[in-house]
Amino acid sequence: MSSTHTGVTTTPAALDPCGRADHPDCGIRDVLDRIGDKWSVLVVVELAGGPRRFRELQRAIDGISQRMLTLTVRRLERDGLVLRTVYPTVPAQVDYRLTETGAGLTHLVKALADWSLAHRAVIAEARQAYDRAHPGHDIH
Amino acid sequence: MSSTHTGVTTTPAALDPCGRADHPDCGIRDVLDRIGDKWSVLVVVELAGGPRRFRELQRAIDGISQRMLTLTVRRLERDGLVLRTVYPTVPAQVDYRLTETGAGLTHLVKALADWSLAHRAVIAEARQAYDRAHPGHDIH
DNA sequence: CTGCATCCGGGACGATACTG
DNA sequence: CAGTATCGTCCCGGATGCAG
Repeated sequence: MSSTHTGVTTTPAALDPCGRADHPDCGIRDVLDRIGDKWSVLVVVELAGGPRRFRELQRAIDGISQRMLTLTVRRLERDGLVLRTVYPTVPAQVDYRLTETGAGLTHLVKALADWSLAHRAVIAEARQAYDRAHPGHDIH
Repeated sequence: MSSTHTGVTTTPAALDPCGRADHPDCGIRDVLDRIGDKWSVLVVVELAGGPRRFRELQRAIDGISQRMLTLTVRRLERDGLVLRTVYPTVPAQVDYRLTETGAGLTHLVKALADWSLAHRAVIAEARQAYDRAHPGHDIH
């Protein structure tokens, strides 16, 4: 419990994304821990186009392993963002689709993608400029 | 940016949030690789409240180590999202503030936070339900 | 105060093999 | 097709110490 929050830095109410200066986290960490991993967002993006089967997902998402797809899709299901349906056919057939909650995420992802595309060039430029100005200064 | 921001899922053939079915990534990975780490977003959130000094940031962001704050802020600077200003005082004084580009991120973060708060309860419930239905089935 | 260097552990992730 | 199990690697991130 972080009850001792010594001296809150004065924050203009208009700028604080969460509206509470004493709690800068404001739940962002929650979302990030949930979909901030390597694959979740890509799965959501793919499912935004409609239901997909396991193999379809794997083929659509370049580079993902079976293991990670399983884990990712399982976690999304657990969080109620994805609905998993098993058809008792032979061989087994499973499809995944976004739930209501998961579909809501699509808009955010869309916004993220838009922002990314809009600033990709500027950021790349900034990067090159930085690297030019800081030679041998490796950040990671 | 004339794109339908609602009812995306109903689209039969062309479907993904980026408007190109052959490229499901659409740059989302870019954003995530950049701010999807453990601390970047929190730094952005804090800086959304105005310029901060190094120590202020560290105090504001609960749990971050000096090392990670340095790395995070450095990467943000490199990407042109944060501006770093050094004042030649003694001892050294540095402040960080969002650039135009970085400030734009604030809105996205806000949306993320809103979504998180709005669905936190539902997700937690879904989780418990899942765990109840799948005892011993550890996802992680 | 503001940082960088170093060591180190744990978890995320990939590759592979096997099952139903 | 749709997973599960196991193993190994990599790197993120924490702790600590030192420097300008």
